[in-house]
Amino acid sequence: MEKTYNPQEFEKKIYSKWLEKRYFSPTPDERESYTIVMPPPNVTGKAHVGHALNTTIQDVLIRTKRMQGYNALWVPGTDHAALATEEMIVKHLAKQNLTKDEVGREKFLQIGEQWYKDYGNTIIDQFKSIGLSCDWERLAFTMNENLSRAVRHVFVDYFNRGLIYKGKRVVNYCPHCHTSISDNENVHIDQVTSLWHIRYPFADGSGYVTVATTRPETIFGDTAVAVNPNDKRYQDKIGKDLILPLVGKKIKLIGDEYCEMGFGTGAVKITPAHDPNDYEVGLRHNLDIVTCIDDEGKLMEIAGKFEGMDRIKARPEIEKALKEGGYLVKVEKYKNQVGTCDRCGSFTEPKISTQWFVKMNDLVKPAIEAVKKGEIKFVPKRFEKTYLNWLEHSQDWCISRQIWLGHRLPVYNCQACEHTFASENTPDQCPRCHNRRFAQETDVLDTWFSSALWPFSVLGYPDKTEDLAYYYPTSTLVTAQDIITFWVSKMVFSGLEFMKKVPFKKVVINGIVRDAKGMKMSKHLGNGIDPIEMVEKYGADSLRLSLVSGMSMGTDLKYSEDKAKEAKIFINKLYNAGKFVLQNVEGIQVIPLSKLKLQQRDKWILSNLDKLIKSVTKNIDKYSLGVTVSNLIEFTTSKFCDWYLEGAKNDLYGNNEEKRTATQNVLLYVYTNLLKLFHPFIPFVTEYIYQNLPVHDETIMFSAYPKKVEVRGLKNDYEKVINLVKQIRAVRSQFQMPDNMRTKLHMQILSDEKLIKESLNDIVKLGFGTEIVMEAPKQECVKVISEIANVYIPISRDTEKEKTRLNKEIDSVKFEIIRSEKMLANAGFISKAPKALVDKENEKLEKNKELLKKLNLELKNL
RNA sequence: GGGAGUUUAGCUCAGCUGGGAGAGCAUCUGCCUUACAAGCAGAGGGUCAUAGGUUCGAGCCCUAUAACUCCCACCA
Repeated sequence: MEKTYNPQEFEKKIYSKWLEKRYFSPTPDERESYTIVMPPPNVTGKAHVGHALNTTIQDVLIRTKRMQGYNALWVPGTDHAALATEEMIVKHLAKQNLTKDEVGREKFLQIGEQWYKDYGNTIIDQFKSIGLSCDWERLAFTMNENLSRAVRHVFVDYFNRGLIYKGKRVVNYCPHCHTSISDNENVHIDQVTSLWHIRYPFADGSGYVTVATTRPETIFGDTAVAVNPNDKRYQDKIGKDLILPLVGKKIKLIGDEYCEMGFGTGAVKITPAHDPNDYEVGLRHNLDIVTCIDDEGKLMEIAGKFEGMDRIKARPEIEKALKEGGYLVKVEKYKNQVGTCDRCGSFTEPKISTQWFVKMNDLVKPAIEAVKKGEIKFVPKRFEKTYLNWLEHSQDWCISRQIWLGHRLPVYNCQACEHTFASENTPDQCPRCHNRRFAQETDVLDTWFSSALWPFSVLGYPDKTEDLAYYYPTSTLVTAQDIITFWVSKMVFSGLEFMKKVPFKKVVINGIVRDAKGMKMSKHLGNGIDPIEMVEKYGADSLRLSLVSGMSMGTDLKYSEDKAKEAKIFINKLYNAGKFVLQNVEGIQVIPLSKLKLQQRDKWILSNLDKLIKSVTKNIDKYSLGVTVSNLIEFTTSKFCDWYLEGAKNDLYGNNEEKRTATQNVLLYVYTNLLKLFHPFIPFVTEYIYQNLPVHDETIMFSAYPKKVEVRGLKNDYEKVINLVKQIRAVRSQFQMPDNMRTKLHMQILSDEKLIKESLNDIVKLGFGTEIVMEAPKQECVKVISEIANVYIPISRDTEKEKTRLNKEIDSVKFEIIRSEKMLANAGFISKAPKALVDKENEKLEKNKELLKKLNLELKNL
């Protein structure tokens, strides 16, 4: 082993070795399977800390299960993210003064394919540098031929069952990206805008109705004004004609419950083509649908002199015109939310258009049931609500996008008989009239349509592969909460629909990684931390450990570079402990623990290791990785390094052969198990050290995960020795004795004689002593009173200081006594609390009373 | 508008089906002790957001309040 911990020296080498040995690539066998499919990142993206956290969690789970003997498969993959990529390519083309249309669809798709090839490996390489043990041989990509076939297969199935239909709807449309987008991609942001109050005069000259609107530019598409039928102000006027300002045509005043009496003026203009609610109102009242904003977001011919202006920029002009015409009553400041495109940030436009939809009603029901019945469990449980709430209120899913990249709808229109049909493979004739001329739909599918199939498409669906039979359903899905609704839910109903089984049994939700101040990391703010930079500076293990420690599922975590630094400091300690172990087990004769003569110190560390193994196993099963890590770290530093290792030096350097052999074996045993428990979290350094151990398998990755310590009669008694030493140290410190000033320790044993006698060397070494003398001292001393012994430390006396110390101790003991007495005096406690607890309390009281006596006596003798 | 989360030491957070308030970092003191000065030993520091309630007993369970955060949503 190298003298200092230098992760850069070995991480890459170890990873290559793992790959070369194909450790990550299992094949179906007789063992039980444990499967995870990785939430696919955008293929052209770069890894951010969120990815690092999400994948590290998965890697911890996979590595643990692999060591526990499962056939553990983790399938990685990427998503084609059509909208984002298309946007990037369009920008790229623009630099060469080219537009999409100039390039043409076919050429554009070729560019896209090349783009995916050129930029598609960055994130994979980054993931590798984090040490992820996913099976790269099974790497999937949503645009791969087999996954695309799965998409077409599913589409055709839905289509033929009538679950996919074409319809008119008001959808969110991005005038910048030129496509409809789903509700999820339509991000509402707060804005301060104006509320325009506009008069619509009655055609018969009998006054006017004032409407309030945030969108005066849609006035050209108005085909009615609505009031609430119960509104006394307007009741008698419903049905009359109004003159539409700036346009001059007649529109009706209608009554509809949609209009709330309390809001604004109680009257609302109805623009069916540009507002989903208005569209519904329009349907109810058979209103005309007048489109006044085009796909570019520009006003159309009907807007007269405003034609060609951007809808938002036209507002002041329209306001001016309204004012001039005497229509404008007032303009108020107003706060509301407005939809923006998730990708480009432009304001989206509700737009009436023809789109393709999936009927959700029947699909959703089993997906709701699966969670309600507990076939799928969320961790933390509360996210079930998010899931259920969304599914229970879900509307039909708009799956068509008006872009070029992505899976083109496998729908064809026969040019002879106008029959519309879907086909998994390019058809050669119309199934109805056998004509050979038809046109394929030009729209492509929503990216989520392919991701919905992820858990089974990556395993070979629609073919009936061995992988699919063995590894599906997957075990655990680890993802973030923001995609529960549009990804998790869709995978569930797709899985149930096409595989007849839930796609995963557990959905584990990791939190969002924020910056040190708690702000979301974003490119825009420039507060992001590049995980790869952390890998380069501190090593992958440090990055991983820093992300997982203190983590609690579903809770956001604040992250800063300091955490990676801290993690490295800890790993350095583990590394150094490893060096110590190796130096001291050279030439070891390995003997099973049960055949060794164990000392109290050994029994103590082994019993603590046993506890650790149990708590780690339990907590990983509960996905409480943060707790697991703190347990592991706590054991390593404050149990193993601070006490066991320091005490063990006595026997390792001593000349008692039997004791040395036992200590060496325990040391190696505990440390080896510790490495194994740590391996899923910090795979590289553990593998590196493991390979240097005198006894080891080919790789730690497949070494047996610790189950328990196989020794009978393990005891914790050594804890009493530790407490005694702690007291000695505290007293020395209070009397300002520097650690390099060692003294004789005079001892008077009170109990546990065997334990103490066995531990004398440890007490001397750890208690800064030179030797222990079993007799009362003749010189001045300070007395340490512990449960098992009195220890006299030769320190020149300082009565005042000693008084202070004793009084402080007495105070705290008194406090405890009062507490116990109070509890025991409480009839309710005696009768209702568990008996063990009452007994324990009694015992404590007795012990403390005894101690108080001693302390008081001591004080008196000062 | 609906739903959810958070609130514990100066900072970041743990805290088990309710049974004596914890860790790391930071601060202060002492130590280069042969794995580690990226270290070791010791110390200080908390009305567990507020107010009620249940209980023999509440950081934990219930109710209300406040502050912050997130998700969902078609009030012009």
